[in-house]
Amino acid sequence: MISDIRLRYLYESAKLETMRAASDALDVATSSVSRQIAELEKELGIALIERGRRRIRLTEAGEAAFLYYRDKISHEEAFLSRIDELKNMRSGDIYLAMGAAFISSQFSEMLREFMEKYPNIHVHILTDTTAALLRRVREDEAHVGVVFAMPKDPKIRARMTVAQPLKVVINGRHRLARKSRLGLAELTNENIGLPEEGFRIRQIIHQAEQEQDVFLKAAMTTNSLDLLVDFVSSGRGISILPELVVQRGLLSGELRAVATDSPILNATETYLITRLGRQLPIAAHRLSLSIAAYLKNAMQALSP
Amino acid sequence: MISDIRLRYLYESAKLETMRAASDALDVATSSVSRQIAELEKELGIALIERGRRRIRLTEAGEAAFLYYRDKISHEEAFLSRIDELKNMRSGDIYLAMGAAFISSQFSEMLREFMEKYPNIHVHILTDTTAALLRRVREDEAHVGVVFAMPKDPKIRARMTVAQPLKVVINGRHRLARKSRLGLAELTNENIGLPEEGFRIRQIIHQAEQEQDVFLKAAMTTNSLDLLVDFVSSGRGISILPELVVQRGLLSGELRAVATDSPILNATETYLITRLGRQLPIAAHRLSLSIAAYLKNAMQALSP
DNA sequence: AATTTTATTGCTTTATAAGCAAATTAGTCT
DNA sequence: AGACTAATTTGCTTATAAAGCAATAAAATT
Repeated sequence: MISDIRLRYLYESAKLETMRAASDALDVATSSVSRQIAELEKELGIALIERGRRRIRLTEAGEAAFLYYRDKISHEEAFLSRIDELKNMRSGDIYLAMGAAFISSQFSEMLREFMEKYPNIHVHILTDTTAALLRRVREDEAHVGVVFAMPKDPKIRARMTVAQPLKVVINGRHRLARKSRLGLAELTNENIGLPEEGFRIRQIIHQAEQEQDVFLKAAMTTNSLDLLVDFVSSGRGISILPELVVQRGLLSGELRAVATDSPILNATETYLITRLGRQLPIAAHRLSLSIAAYLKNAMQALSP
Repeated sequence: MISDIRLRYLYESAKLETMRAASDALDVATSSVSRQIAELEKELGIALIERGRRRIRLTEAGEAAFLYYRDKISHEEAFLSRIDELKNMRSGDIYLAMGAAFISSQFSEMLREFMEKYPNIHVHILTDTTAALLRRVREDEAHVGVVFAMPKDPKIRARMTVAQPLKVVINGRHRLARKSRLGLAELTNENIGLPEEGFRIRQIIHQAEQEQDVFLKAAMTTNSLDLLVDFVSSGRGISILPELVVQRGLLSGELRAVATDSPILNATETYLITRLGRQLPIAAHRLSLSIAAYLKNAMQALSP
């Protein structure tokens, strides 16, 4: 490996024409300059400067070394500016894994603000099943995850937790809309739309059914939460969802979310997660703060 | 300036996935690897690896450093191979400044052999007046010079000197050809062809004329030595030249070179010169040896 | 030829990296 | 969940490389 210092001394000496000037510019003793150049020549096994002259004159090999070092500097500069970019978040990538339940226009708005603030950060958003999201976070495929009702996982750390009860979601004009609390049993004859099996929401509803020994017959199942929202909005029936999913309808008054008497449904939470022990890049850290603030505000707005 | 070692340790660690393996490969203590990487992070002000893991995982910045170092290595390799080329004379340039008198087919032959041996060395040959040749050597525009009858110059070193008397050159069938020595005065009525004023040869002839108070009237002057040789060969007249110029004709017996009684003409020499104190590149040095050998052999062949 | 400027060399001091051992931490295996 | 294993980190010492200083040598300038 070729010594950086030695090349640099040669370079400066050649540029300034004397070792003396180079040693001034480099703020070291001239003897060091002389010695390092001599050392470099010994290492390379070839003369770099023409000896026995006052002014430095490079040999062909010296010329080659000079050009090599000049390129080296510019590469180093490029690298350092890349580092600087990363340090100041002027570039980089954030991988965010989140449950489909959290995709909403409000969330988009928060994201838009973030991306406006850091225009060169690329935010990658992946939605998937809860299990798959957890795997992604565990394996560092995603920096941060936002998941609903996370099962225990020793390798995952919850950076933030927000209560996110599953509630009965109803059109504002629906006959059940005036209730402030509903028993699961009251829903058995309703027209219910639910997420497919495989959705974490559905699994939890199953647990609640078992808990209370109630069986809810779904009139419709889908893997599209949007479709469910539409199902409820249009007055065709009801659903059981986290409030965030119907955030917009709730805020406009079009929809209502009524809590149930099921402890299981009421205990569910949303988690902002990272892999245990993972140190986030600054950009990802900042984004996680924005998400945390967003989740907190959104829930407060919905349940005053 | 970024430390080479630190980058290297990071690079190896990332490549081999653990610092342990890297320290084995690098043959240093693991603690050194750990510390140098930590140091690099401190210098750059950004994390390069994700801490608190067994296997090395690079951050984005670490990735950037990794790629940077990889490029750096390949640049270094390219540079070293260039140096190696120069060291082994597989490339390079030699600037050779020589008097027109020395251009001959024998000289070409010597040069051809040299260039065959070192096919990637580019030999640049410049001919010029003696004064200009000296300037070129003095100013390092040429590595080596071959000049005739060099005037004193404190900055020029003669690496080799060969006696090169100016002789009267005659066609073998010429009436003067049988003489073994000629007085200058005997030439005054001959048909003489001489190099132009400005040629060193001509200057020396002038000195000899003054010395003996003889005036030689040239029937023809030219700046082409070839033309002079032709002039003599064709039997149109005689000339006064260094033997080397008519080397071929002398060896074939077509021409004869007869010494004069002028001490000045007899004392002239050919010099193989370099700038005083100049250390030649290996290639140029080798060529100078070849030239020296050539000059020596050529003169011996001519004056047994 | 004398003077000034520059480069080189010998020796000492300082700074940087390496080494070793102990402590800590993360991953793995019952 | 706890014990074990394999890795990293940290404190301290030793070795190595570079810097500094002073004296000497060499080259350009006057």
